[in-house]
Amino acid sequence: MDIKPMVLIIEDEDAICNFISAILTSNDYQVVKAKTGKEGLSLFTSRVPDIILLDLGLPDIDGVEILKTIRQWSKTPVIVVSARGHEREKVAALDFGADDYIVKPFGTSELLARIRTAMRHSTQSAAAEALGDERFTTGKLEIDYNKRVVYKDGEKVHLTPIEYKLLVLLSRNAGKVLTHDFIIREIWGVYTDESHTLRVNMANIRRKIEENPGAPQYILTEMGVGYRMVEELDEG
Amino acid sequence: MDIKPMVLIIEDEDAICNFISAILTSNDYQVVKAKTGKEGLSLFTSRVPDIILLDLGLPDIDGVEILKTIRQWSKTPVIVVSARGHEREKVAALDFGADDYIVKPFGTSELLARIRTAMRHSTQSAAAEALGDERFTTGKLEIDYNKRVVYKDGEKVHLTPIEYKLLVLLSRNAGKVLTHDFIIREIWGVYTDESHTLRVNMANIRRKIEENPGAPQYILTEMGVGYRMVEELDEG
DNA sequence: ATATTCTTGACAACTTCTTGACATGGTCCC
DNA sequence: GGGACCATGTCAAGAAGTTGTCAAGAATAT
Repeated sequence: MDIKPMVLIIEDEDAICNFISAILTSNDYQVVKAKTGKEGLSLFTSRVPDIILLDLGLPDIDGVEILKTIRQWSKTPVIVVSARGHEREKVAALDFGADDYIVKPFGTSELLARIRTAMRHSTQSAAAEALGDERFTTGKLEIDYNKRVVYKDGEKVHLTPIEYKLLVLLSRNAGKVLTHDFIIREIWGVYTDESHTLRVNMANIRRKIEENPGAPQYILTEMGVGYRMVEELDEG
Repeated sequence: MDIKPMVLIIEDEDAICNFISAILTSNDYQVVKAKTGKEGLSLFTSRVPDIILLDLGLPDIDGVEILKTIRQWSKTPVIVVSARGHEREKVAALDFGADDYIVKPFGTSELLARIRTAMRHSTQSAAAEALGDERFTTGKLEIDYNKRVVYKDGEKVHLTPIEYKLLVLLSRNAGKVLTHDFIIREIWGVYTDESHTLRVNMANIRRKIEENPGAPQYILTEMGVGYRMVEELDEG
């Protein structure tokens, strides 16, 4: 059996700190506590923990700054602990290289699961990303991502750039509902209200690829939510 | 893996405390007793129980306050013990995140059943969340959170946006009682009196997912309190 | 300049949400 | 047990909100 992994907790509130510490020690982790950002950084360099739990609401240094400092020279996994509602800070932390986040309140098993996951990620070097399939088919519709060509019933279909981008987005996520906002962010980048444009584009795509655009079989509308491309055609 | 689960009892009356304690120890639970709210909170952080039984009629701190404090950082299941007639307090506690309630006087099997349910609920949902499990199943009902699709008996069920949101809320908290107010706040945001609308929506969901909407098996009504989704179909 | 593509506007078609009236069912008290 | 009372469930209709379509104007590329 391995040596106990060491966890550094950077957290100013005693109650939470003790709570986490109690959970971890009874689950075979070694715990080091820091009550301020300064102390945390110094303990980080002196003790070299395997993983860090970092509260974002520290009194002395902004949590994101601590993270940046750590990331300057180390890849040690950092799990950010944030209060509900502080979404912005949380996202910023992830942007700067936090590995995961956990929102207060959390449960024992949730905390342990996240720590396990983060540790696993760090030991396993980044696995190669699976290469995407180069082709997509449903019913009489076929997309060749390589050639950037779409066939309907064997015949080439002409799509404009946005139309193609949309179709690829949908097909790469076939079976899944994509929300309007998500689609718009993916296609147009920053979010501006392009919902109407999106609707028109959808209509145009459907006119080109659907047998009967009024009753689409490939791209379905999920009212109030978004669109979904079907994976397989089966129903009558 | 079965270490005895630890139960923290926060209860000032000796008789009840001993009664509960006796039941639990003879059923393979570890018991920690606190006679005041203060003591309860400190034992909570130091011992990290798996579940808490919280009496609402404590001498020093209001029970709901204790619950709030706990809920600031932890999701440890809390079962509220209330005296008959103190409906308001009970509902308030559930609003603030208590998992279940039990009304004095109660029987041995009732107590044990509630504890089992709460424990199952906490380990299941927490781990599922942390691991990004995107699925929920009970009986013939299945929810695929990723695809945003609900199946009944293998067949796709169409739900409107509000209906889906409601079902997700209930299923993510399966086993737990959700009060009307809590549900309304979660779904409609600020609280306005949507209780009637909520009832209509519930009826519509039940019509779609229940075998027999008149005698629901998935979404149960807790009279005067709220709704609860069952986790597993087994007991008679 | 011309052809293509993208965006915008007006309106029609449709789905979902809310509301009110009434039915049902459980609880408490006499 | 009967009846009043309250909480919950059901149904239907109108209001509100979403999506689809067509067509014309703006932007872009060639």
